[in-house]
Amino acid sequence: MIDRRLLVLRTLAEHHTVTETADVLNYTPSAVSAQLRGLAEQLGVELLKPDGRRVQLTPAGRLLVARSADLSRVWEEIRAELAGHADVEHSALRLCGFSTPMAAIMPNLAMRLQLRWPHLLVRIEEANPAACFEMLSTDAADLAVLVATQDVPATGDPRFEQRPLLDDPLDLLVREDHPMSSRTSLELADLATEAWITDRAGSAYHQLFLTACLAAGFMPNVAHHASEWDAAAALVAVGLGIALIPRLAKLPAGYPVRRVRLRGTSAPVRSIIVAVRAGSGKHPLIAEALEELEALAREARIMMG
Amino acid sequence: MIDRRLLVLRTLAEHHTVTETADVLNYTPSAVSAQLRGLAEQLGVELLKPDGRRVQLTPAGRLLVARSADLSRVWEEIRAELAGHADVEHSALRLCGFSTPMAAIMPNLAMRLQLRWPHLLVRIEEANPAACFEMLSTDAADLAVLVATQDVPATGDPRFEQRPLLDDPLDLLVREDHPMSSRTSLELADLATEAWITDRAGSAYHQLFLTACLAAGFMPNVAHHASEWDAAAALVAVGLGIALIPRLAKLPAGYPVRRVRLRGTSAPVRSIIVAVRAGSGKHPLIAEALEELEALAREARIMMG
DNA sequence: TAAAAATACTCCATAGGTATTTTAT
DNA sequence: ATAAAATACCTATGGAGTATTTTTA
Repeated sequence: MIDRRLLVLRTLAEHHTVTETADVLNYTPSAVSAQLRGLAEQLGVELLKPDGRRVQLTPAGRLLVARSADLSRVWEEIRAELAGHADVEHSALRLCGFSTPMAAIMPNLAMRLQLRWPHLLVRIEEANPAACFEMLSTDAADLAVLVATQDVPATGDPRFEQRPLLDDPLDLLVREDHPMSSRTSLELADLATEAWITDRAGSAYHQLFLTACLAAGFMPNVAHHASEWDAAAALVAVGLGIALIPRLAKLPAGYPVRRVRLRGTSAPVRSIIVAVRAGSGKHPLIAEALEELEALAREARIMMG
Repeated sequence: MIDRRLLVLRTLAEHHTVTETADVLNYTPSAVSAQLRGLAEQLGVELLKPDGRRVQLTPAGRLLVARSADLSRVWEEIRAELAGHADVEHSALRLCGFSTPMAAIMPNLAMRLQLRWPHLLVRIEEANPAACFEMLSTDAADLAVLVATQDVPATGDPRFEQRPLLDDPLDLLVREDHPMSSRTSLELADLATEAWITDRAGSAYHQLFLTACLAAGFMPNVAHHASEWDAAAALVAVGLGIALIPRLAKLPAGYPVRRVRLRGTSAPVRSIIVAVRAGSGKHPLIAEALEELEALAREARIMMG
């Protein structure tokens, strides 16, 4: 409803190059180039200027990017209000998510929504945090539930409404016969000399893990790398090391491992957040989904103790 | 920038029929029909329903019409801010107006704007009040100066920003040898038995004239009808009656007529207003034009005494 | 039967893609 | 030499028009 070229411009503002913008939007660079040229011409303003072999937004371009978020917000509000008159029952809701919440929360959410509106089409897609927000931006998804990482836009970003949903603490995962397995609670600092299993460097989880260890006063001895919780648990099970694992993450039964809660100031926690497009929060489907999420979060908090 | 179909819907809301909407927007009825069908389909909402051989907006349609004014306002604000970065000098400003202000104000305004920005393209178009607002709506004009009539949208209409610019009192026009010509000031009620010259019934001017006479306690005896001030003055000059004429209206020299001011509560006044699209008031060109208009109005008030 | 809206179709303008050129690293 | 952006040119989708049908006053 709002000129697609504004979305192109906003995407360029984020990705800085015409080529990458085209990639993200499934255009060719020439289409992006032409669109932006046309937009600038129509507005009678220079929107971007060459910068080496790249382009750069002019002040006018940045202004347009900033203000166009208001346009989108108003349009989302209108869409949400209109949805009150529409046949919500037979429309669709597109969810996306990342990491643990994907398995621990999304299926329950989808089930409850289907229970409430049997004919509603619920689509779920897994995508990394950056992709989730991209999908919200480009109207490819309506709601995202994910672990907060540094890829998440600032809380004040006018394009989205974000709110914390649930804190997911990391527990220690040790083999049953590990000396620490009998402890009901211990501090991270007690484990400074252990061999650790974690994700490979660069991942959000690794970042969190490392930060927590450093806060606890030690540089962890990382013995092995695994990106799936299942794989990590398997390594722990055979005694190759210990790991931190989110309380929400389910593990296959049968591994001779035990979860032990951490306490103390450096006990790491992953924040699970929910995000929607700014202005869309009043959409009846989205509002209902947000409420169900709150309910699920309450239940999860009780389950997790 | 904002989907043209929203403008189509808003126009339909005002004109009530697909055919007239098509007329106003220079479309064919089938195009309008197709656009609205596509819009409703895309939004998943019924926007209009058949009503006899007409159509009628649904509540959802009315909601969309109402809220889309916000979208337009935001976009106008953005355009205005962008214009601060643009080459104002070589852009264009489109003025429209109606009736006396057209001759008394617009030329001066255009001249001053040209003086300030020699390369600015100023276009002026005369149109009746309804057409003026139509032109603002469809972005065919940027600023309108006109006499307030019942065709002017309500002050609260979210699509426009209107403000009173100047009061233009109506003076009595009599032949030089008329008994009243020597009076420096008289009341309308003193003229209850005169033969009057006015515009034909239905015109805004006639309406104002009649209301004023009735407020003064008499039903005027209308002897002749003339729609141009010049023609009315000619009739007065030969003694066929007397007339009311706006103080701003210039008359050709040479007529043996005299203007006499009216006083008292029923002395009729035409309110001259200026209107722009909501949100566009901060556009540098438009802001400058508004300022110049205020200056012209001050000068006119001094001239008129 | 006349007038308004909707449909079926036809056509063209324009958005987007392909191939190429330009420019800077 | 390579990578990014812009340009020239071509293609195809969708928006608008014409002709026709449907519906109601």
